[in-house]
Amino acid sequence: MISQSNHQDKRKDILSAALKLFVEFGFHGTPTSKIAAEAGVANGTLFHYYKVKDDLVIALYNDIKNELNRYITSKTSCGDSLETKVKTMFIHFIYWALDNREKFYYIHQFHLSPHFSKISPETIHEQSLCHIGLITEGIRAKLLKPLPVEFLLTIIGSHVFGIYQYLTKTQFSEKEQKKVINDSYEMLWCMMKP
Amino acid sequence: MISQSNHQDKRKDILSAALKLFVEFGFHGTPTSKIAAEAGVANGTLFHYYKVKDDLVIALYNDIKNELNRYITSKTSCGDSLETKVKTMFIHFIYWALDNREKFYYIHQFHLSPHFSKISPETIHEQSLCHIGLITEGIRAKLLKPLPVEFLLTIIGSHVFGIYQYLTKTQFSEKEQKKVINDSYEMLWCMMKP
DNA sequence: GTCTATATCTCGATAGAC
DNA sequence: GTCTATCGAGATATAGAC
Repeated sequence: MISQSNHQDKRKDILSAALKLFVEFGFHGTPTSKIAAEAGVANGTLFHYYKVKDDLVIALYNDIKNELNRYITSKTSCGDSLETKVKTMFIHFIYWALDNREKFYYIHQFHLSPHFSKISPETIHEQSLCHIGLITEGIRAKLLKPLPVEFLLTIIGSHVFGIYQYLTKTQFSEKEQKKVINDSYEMLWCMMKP
Repeated sequence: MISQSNHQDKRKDILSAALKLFVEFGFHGTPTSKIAAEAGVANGTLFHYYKVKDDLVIALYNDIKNELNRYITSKTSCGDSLETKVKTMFIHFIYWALDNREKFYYIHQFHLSPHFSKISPETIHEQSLCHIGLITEGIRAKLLKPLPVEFLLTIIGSHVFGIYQYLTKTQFSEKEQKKVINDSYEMLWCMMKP
């Protein structure tokens, strides 16, 4: 248990060091030596946990994706109406992105890199399950336009990223930020409703 | 004139080789030696045109951006109504993206990389001028929601990228593709109108 | 599991002939 | 302007002591 805990810590240290540096300098711009240094471990240790650099890049992605999904899922209560669920999910998605900028940025950085092709379609599908369920339900309840789930999923995803981009480009007061998020939600809703 | 033409050709060869390889293997994954080989020039020649690799990365971005803007601008005629202009611009934006997948992909790959920070805000603004004008006009004419131009610009941009992603993820017949684009336009419109 | 030391390799960039 | 040849830096990954 204790040795396992130590084990876990180094792993996590390497992951967060990698996240910080990848976001700032890109995959290429960050040598494993710098990651190890930032994590406070030796170079060789990094390769003990991740046989090759790409393994680290991919593990970091899966790690973040899972964290995001766990967070989003934890925020919707079964008792809520479908509309409430959708709104809750959307709002929390945005707030998660704002509270975890590096992680959210990394997800997209990863998507736009050759590494993404190494994630199997099954894994991608699995990682979208929590969204897919809600959208499917929404269509059935005639709350959303009767369009392919994949299509709505993609559109919502890019909408969220757009809002993230806008909100992080400029410094906003909390009140302004809230207004932007509300406006965005209204817009999303107008776009999606039948 | 003739020597200038040769000059231009090598430049272009290097740029298109770089585009092809950057999109497939990433900035880091493509050594200058491979770019030179793909372009059919010697390694040293590449460095004659671009002193350092980053110069090439940036030049390629600006080149593509300008081409896209020239294309978009060329498609709107002064006589058209504002609504027609907006629709024309949107549709052609999508079609340009589909006809120039590598270029469109590269734009976003570049945006999500540390290189983007090397583009000055003035240049960025300049490169958005053709869109900004239309959006400003649209707001004034009460065709679009009275929100910050920057905000609408960002949202539209990510909407377009979302559609691009969806359309390139799967193979569609021409008819299906047209339907997706039309649906997307309707959705954009619902989202933006006051 | 973790460290130090280092092998091996590749890449970006330069020098200099043509 | 274009090429060939090459240098030097810095990268990933490994070996082996602890």
